[in-house]
Amino acid sequence: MQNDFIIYNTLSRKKEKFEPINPPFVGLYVCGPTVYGDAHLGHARPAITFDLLFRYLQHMGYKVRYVRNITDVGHLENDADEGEDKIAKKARLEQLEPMEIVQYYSDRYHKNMEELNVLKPSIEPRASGHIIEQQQMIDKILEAGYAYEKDGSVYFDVEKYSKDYNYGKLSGRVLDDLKSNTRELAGQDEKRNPFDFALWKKAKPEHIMRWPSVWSDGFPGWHLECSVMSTKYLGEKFDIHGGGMDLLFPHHESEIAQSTAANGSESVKYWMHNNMITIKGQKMGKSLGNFITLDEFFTGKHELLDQAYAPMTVRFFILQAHYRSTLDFSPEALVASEKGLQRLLTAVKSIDKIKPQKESTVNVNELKEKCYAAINDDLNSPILISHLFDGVKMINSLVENKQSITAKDLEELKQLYNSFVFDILGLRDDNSSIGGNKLNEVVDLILNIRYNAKSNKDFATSDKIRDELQSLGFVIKDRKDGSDWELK
RNA sequence: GGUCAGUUGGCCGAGUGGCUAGGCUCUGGUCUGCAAAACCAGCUACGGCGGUUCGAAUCCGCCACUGACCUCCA
Repeated sequence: MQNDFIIYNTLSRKKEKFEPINPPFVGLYVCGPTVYGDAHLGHARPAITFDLLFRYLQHMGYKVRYVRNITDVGHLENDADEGEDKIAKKARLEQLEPMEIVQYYSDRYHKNMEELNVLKPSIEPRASGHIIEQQQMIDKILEAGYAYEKDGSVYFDVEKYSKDYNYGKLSGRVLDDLKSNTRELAGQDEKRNPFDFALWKKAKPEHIMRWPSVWSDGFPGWHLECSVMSTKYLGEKFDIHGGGMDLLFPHHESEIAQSTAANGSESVKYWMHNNMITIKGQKMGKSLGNFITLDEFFTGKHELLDQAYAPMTVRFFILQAHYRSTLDFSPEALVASEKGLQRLLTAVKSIDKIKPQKESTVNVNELKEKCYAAINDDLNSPILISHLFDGVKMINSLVENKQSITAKDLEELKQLYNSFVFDILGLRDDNSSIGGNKLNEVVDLILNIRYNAKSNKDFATSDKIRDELQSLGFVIKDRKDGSDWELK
């Protein structure tokens, strides 16, 4: 029924038709968070982008295994050799066990993801739970001759690998450029070349996150976990690997190299990368310190924010831009999303008010086809949303009987909005459930009293009720025969 | 310095060689006891300079600017 699903493959730098390796199964791997701090707006982007992908693949009927890792071993701080483990550093700072930090921030991440209505992945493996597998992969790479050991550490031999394969095929790097451009960093004397990267790193005495191995007491290198866990759960060949654009190089490039070196062939068919969220034109990121955490958005507690933003506002904000474009954050842009989302959700609710007629003067099928065409075109959610807004006008004119629709088309329309708004875009109408049924009944009761007062032209009473409710945060929307309300 | 992106109306953001998304703001209107909300309508932009073309914001060249990656980063 649907047309071809097209996705942009970073590997080919082209849009390609999506054809799973083993239909109806689809393997999807996405780089998850390093849990050493609260998730910020930037973390929401890949989560939501690939949630959209996950949801749409399922909508199309695929059986998807979605693997999103948690990096809890920690990447190396500063540089691959002399830095200390990020998690370990934080742990020492706060006098906590590393795993305590990991647990704390994992829980908070999960809470944020739930608030954003991001579906749980099928498997969420942790790097620390796959040390043995990582060591096994190092063995394979050593056996294949693409790695070397030096003083208890093991490094990937990029130059050797480049003779047989193409290191740089994903990111477009050229080894010669890397040679001349790679910064000379202190303490790199163990490596044959500065662009070699660690597969296993011997731990220093003060380094508390460590595991025994034949090479040394140490810890795995920072690209290895993804190669290992994707292979373990999705096989040596799988369909889609996603992540942020900032991981393209060196992380994903090195993943390809590791998997190829160990298995003899490439593992990923489609590479997908989401772009960055910017703030004042600059990437929002940890290193620049210009990030706003998701909790700060949800509570409004940040100097750049003058109000709280609901998780669904943040989700909608992100979906209103294409995932491969940068998205510039500003309070104004978020307010715009908040209002737009409200308008969309209100319209969806009012579909139930439409009364079917004998004929349709609106074209539901055309709308439906446009929606599928948009999502099929590399997950073009902004275009999809623009069509949904066109449909909002249609819905509103149907509610006001300016257009008519048959029962069959009406059912179709309702399904269309349910599918796209809730199932695929993953939006949620938080207002309809706020406070539970009792509150709804109480507010309705009060508004009924006000309506009676109004009918009796007792405006003093009716306005008092309205004003007091408003000061409690209710928005009162008068209709001819009563009032609607919502909690702001 | 190298590699790669981008520069769209007040703001955020799509997009295509001609038919000139969408949201928000703003303006006008409808509705209304007033207000709010809601709804309707209007607002016609594509960094600069050349070129290709009947026609370019969309293709090509040059320039300018911004950003990403090259070091942990989603």
